[in-house]
Amino acid sequence: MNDLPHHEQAIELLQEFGLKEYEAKAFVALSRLPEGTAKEISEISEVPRTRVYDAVRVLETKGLVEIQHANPQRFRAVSIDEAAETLRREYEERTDSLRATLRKIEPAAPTEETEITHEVWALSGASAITSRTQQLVDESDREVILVIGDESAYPSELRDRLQAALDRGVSVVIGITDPSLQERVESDLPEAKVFVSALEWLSSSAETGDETVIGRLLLVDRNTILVSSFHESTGDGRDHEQAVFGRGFDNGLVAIVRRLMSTGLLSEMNS
Amino acid sequence: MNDLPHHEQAIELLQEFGLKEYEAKAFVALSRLPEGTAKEISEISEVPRTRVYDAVRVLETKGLVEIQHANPQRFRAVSIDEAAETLRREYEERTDSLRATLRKIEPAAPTEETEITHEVWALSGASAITSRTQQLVDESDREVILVIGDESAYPSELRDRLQAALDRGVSVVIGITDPSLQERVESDLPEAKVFVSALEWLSSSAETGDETVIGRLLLVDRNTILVSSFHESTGDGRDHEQAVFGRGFDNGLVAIVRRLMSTGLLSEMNS
DNA sequence: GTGGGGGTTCACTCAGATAATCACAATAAG
DNA sequence: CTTATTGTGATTATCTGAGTGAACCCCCAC
Repeated sequence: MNDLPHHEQAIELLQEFGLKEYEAKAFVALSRLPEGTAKEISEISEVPRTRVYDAVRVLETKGLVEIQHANPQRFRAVSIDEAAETLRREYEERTDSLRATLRKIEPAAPTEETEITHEVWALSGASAITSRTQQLVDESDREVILVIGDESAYPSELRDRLQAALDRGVSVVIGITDPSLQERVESDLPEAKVFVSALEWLSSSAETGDETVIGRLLLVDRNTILVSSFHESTGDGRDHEQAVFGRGFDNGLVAIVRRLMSTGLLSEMNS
Repeated sequence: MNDLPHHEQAIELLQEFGLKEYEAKAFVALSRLPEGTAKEISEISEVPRTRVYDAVRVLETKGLVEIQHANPQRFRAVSIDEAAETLRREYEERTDSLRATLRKIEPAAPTEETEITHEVWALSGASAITSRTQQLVDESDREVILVIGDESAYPSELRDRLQAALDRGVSVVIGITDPSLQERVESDLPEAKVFVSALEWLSSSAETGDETVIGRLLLVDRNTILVSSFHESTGDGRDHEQAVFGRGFDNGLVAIVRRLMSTGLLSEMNS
């Protein structure tokens, strides 16, 4: 994914956790030593010696290093697992706290009502799209049609949600482009209708020349649609998933996909 | 804990997740509306209208808002649970990634060996101290003596670690200053020796005048010691836990505490 | 077609945070 | 006592992000 030296990569990761450059560098340096003095840290980390002290002190308050008060002072990084666990806990608590706080503010002054007919929304990020997918499956009433174009679009949590839908009598139809996935899905959800192919118009993009590949396609109760795609062409090699989300039976997008799906599925099911 | 208006508090929390001020404000504003335009967001969030667009676009790439491409554009925040879940997942992945990356760099150039006799280390933060406590319990061979001075020092995970220690034949002695905790610990760990009081010299700090109160005290195999305390006096009302950690049978600190504990415990057990 | 107004994007300034360097005090060793 | 090393504090440079305004675009009215 990334071809930087490992310690450089670790520094970047640590900065994503809110550490400053010097703090991240100092921690990585300490992770490479059983223990070290300010001088040693400075030498292998490019952090000016006089700034090591501040950095390490901050790290200590965050629970990432220990300090031995001697002369010269000695510093030691906590174990990798301790560090990861400490950070994980920190952010776990923050999400809980955030969730609670957000709940308290929801009530807001409604400006005005607008009647909505063709709502089509864009959202992005695999994680957000996964959440939305699960939520839509959860609220399904009668029918779920799901096309999985990429393995990443079928996390294990989704299986349980689909099973729950089946259990309450929802019809579940699943289309898969990758045959290797078929077995897994069929054994996961024996009650669902699973089929492969007939979806070339989805995956084959060679002749059209566009680099967009469909990730998932979800149609719930013929009423609500979610389509996600990966845009390989857009520069950075990251796998950034984007999606559109539409609701309303008479929504243009929903109508198109409904038509597309039903014809595509019918021809497949008849064969 | 905090007496700010809830939305202010939410903004601060979001910034701790790496969001910029405008991004955090825009998200909170959107959380208060079913949906909104740039103008509406600007009005209730103090974000300059012309910058709402950047902010929201960033939020979209992070999976926190959806965009409706119309004129004017409409924005909508994902549900609270979706947002919290997205952020949680994000940082979960980062900790995993960090853990993996750190493992790859451990090997470093050893500068020189120093023989250590009296190592005493300082570390801080409840989370880090909890991690260390558990690790020490896990590595115990023969005996664990634990004094719990504050309820926060006895998280549920610790019970399992202590039970595991008991199961492998380690002698576990637990001292508690708060009687209300005694029952819980005794039912949690019937095989452990639990006692109260006889520890006034730990908790009562009235006459000494110092504001330090002991949080936990752990002695493992008469060899390794961890003492944590809360410093109420140090200005900010935060409950910042600090600890010292010593290892080595002939370590001065370890020796002192070993003596202190054995006399204290003996008198108690004889009574 | 032409003019006006709202919506959107872009470019720029300024301030605060943070990286980088230096000067000096404290301490230990010789 | 001298000197090298450790630790603290102050100072400067650099950069990011907040704040502001100008320009562009599109739709609609005239």
